[in-house]
Amino acid sequence: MIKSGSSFLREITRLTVQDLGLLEKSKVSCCNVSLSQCHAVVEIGRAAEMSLNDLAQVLNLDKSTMSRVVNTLVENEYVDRLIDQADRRYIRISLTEKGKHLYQSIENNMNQYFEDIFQKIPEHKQKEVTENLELIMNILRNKQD
Amino acid sequence: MIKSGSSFLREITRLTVQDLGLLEKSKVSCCNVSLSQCHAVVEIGRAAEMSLNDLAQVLNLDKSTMSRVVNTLVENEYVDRLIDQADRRYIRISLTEKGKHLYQSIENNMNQYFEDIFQKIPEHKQKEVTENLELIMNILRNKQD
DNA sequence: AATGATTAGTTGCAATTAGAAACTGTTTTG
DNA sequence: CAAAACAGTTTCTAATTGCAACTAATCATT
Repeated sequence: MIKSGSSFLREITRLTVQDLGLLEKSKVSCCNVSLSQCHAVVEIGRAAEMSLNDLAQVLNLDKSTMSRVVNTLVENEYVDRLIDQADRRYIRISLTEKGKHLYQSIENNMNQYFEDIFQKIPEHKQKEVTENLELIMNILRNKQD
Repeated sequence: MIKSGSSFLREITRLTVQDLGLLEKSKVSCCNVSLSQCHAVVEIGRAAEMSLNDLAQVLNLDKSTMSRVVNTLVENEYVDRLIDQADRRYIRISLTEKGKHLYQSIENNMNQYFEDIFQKIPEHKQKEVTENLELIMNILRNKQD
C-alpha cells in the first residue's frame, strides 16, 4: 500500500471512529439512551433548533424512524417538540434543560478526546498542524454544497 | 468556540463519517449486504484472517450478533469459516474470492474518496500535510496499546 | 376561492438486528 | 481426572428500522 497523505487521512478517520464508537457506547449505557438518540441529541444541540426532516437527513435515517426517535426523546424529556406557527406542517425540535446537560456532557467527552490527541503534537508543530487541518476541513465543507 | 486544531480534527471526523455513511449505504444497497456485513468484510479483508472474538471486538458487537453476521456472510459466500486445528475452539474467518472482490470494491471507493480530498490540497503543501497527518495517525495508534 | 399537487410528519406493519443468557464442545489448570 | 475457563452457537425476546399508507397543512394554478 502506498503511504500517501490520503491513506493517513483514511486511517485517522478509521481509528477515531473506532475510539468514538467505544466512547459513545459508554455514554449510551450510562445515560439510558440509544445510539441514535445520542446522535440526535448532538445534532439538535449543534443546531439549537431543527425540523424532523433536517434531523433525518443529517443522521441518514428514514423520517419515520426519526419521528419515533424524537418521540422517545420527548417522552424522556430530553427534547421539546413544538409546532412551527409560521408553517404548521413543521415541528421545531430543541433540547430541554435535561437535554442540554446530556449534550454538554457528550460534547465535553468528545472535546476531551480530540484535545488529548492534539496535546500530544509537539508544541512547535501545533500551529502548522492546525493550519493544515483547517485546510482539509474547508475542503470537506466545500464538498457539501 | 475556540477554533483550535482539535476542533478542526473533530469537524473533519464528523464530516468524513457523514460522507462515508452515505457512501456505505449506496454500497450496501447495491450489493445486498447489511452495514454490519459490509464492515465485517472490510475488517476481515484488512486482517486477512481472524477469529470471531477479534471481529466482535473491532466492530463493537456482541459475539452472538457477530456469530450471526458471519453466518450470513458464509451463506452468501463472502467468507469462509474454518475450525482452527491448533485450538479447535477458535474459528478462522477469511474472505472467499467473492468476498475479496467485494472488499476490493469497497476499498476502491474509500481510497477514491480520500484521494479526491487529498488532491484538492495545493501541491506545494501536500508533503507537509502528509507528514502532519502521519504524526496524528501515529498518536492515535499509540493510544491503542 | 376551489381543487389538485406537494410537503412534513405520524402510524401500521413486517423484517431485520440486537443483546442476554443458556448451552455445546474444547482446552487449560490444579 | 474433575473443574474452571474459553470460543462460538443457539434460543428467546426486545428494540430498531424502512416502506407504504395515512393525516394535516400549505402551495400553485386556474
